[in-house]
Amino acid sequence: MPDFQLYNSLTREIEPFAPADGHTVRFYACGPTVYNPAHLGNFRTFLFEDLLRRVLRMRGWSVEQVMNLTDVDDKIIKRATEQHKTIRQVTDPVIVTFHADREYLRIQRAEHYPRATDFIPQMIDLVSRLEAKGVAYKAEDGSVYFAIDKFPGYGKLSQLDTREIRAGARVAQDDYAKENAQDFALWKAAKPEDEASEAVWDSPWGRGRPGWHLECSAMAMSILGETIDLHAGGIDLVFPHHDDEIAQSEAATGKPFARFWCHGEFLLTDGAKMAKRVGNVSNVSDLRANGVSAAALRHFMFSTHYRKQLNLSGEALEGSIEAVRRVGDFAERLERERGGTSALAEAAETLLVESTTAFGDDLNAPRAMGAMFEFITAANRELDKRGTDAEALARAREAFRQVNAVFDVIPERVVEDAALSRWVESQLAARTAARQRRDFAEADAVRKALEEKGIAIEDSPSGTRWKKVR
RNA sequence: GGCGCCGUGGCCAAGUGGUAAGGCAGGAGACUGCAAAUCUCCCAUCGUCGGUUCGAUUCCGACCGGCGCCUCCA
Repeated sequence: MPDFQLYNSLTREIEPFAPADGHTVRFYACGPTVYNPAHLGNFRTFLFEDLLRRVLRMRGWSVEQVMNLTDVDDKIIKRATEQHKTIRQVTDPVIVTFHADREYLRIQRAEHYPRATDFIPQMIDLVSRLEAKGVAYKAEDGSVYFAIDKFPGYGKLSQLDTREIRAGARVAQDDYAKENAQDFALWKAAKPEDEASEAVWDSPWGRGRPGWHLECSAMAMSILGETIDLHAGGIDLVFPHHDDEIAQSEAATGKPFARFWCHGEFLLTDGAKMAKRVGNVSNVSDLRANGVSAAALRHFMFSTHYRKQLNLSGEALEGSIEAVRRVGDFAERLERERGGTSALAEAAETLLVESTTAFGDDLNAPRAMGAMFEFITAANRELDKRGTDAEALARAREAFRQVNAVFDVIPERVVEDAALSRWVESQLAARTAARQRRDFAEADAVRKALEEKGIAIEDSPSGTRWKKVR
């Protein structure tokens, strides 16, 4: 196996990666805050993590992945308060939607989807440990904060130590209770609206709720262990979220929290970060309504390296729709064929080498995608020669299967209902008869009628094939 | 103000110190009754200006343009 390298945000270098124990990658991915359906920007990150997961497995490692569901935070409480609901009543349906969208996009299921509210005891325990070590303190406002100046190296991930905070710039307003403006909340004292929406728990520091960063440390460590192999998320989480996770985890255990940190870049729309507050979000349901298949979206997302910003545009999406159509047609052809040539086997070997190398080079999906399309062209060319080498064909199928096991970009076949299928077959029989008596006007009329129903047909020496195109 | 990223053909995009993968779109041809699919061929000198070098898209500098983080955020 060639090297497998990943960019590590912690060192800002590309480094060889392997799980610490040699075979299971302990992988934590920051998941969604479930107060609203996740938008495509969120899903770009989840898709990047899906790609990473699949590549790790392709390398022969097993993966134990945790993706948290943040089901208690300011926005959730705000929504619950507005709707006179409990936070659970707000988050439950959103979680259902999240999984539906996730499955639609063919994002593999992680091993664990812990909800923050199910790990309150573990979080309280973590805060207690920090308090015992003298790095957490209870302030006058009743909340517990992490004292960043008690943790040497605070901000090492974002290189906070090398930068200055702009004087008078956007520093939170409610800081007066804290010893240091950048100290962050571990445990927030309860407010009336927290009680009303059932977002409070008893703790040694009084009733309250966990701070945002706390859940990830607590859940990652209790499920995966105190030092995990890989921690991933969107680039905006580097600071403060991930820096704070590092601080609270490492201050408690004295051990490195994560060996590798990987961050995916943003999805932009109209040249700006896709975000709810910018008002340029679109989600999976918008996509489905516009006829963009999961395969096409995956192709689109994987057409750019994960550490590069990607602009969502109709034109680019159109390109992906067409590209993926080609992949789908090829996949069907590969199943249909009976034999190949020695050059086909060589192309398969090239595909395997090229794609493995590309994936191993910091997840260079665009390059692997290029290799796949080069293979498709070469294979189509060889298949046109009507070879009889069954072994070569088997190798081509296997190589293609392996690469697609990572990309998963074959468009779903539109479900054909039996009645439609019978109707199409009868039309095609009539058309074939017309063609045989060289009544092409009739044959073309049939084709036109089928097209109006969204059925495209292709004549070939072995008969006429058809498919639903819309 | 601090930190960081990016700028390759109409659109998307990989890449290397020695004259630019791939996809979409477009053009020409083969195949086809016609289409479609498929195949073949064609289509860029890499933001600008300097510098280093035998040679730079690739290294350095400046500039221009775009984006992000520094506050909740994938």
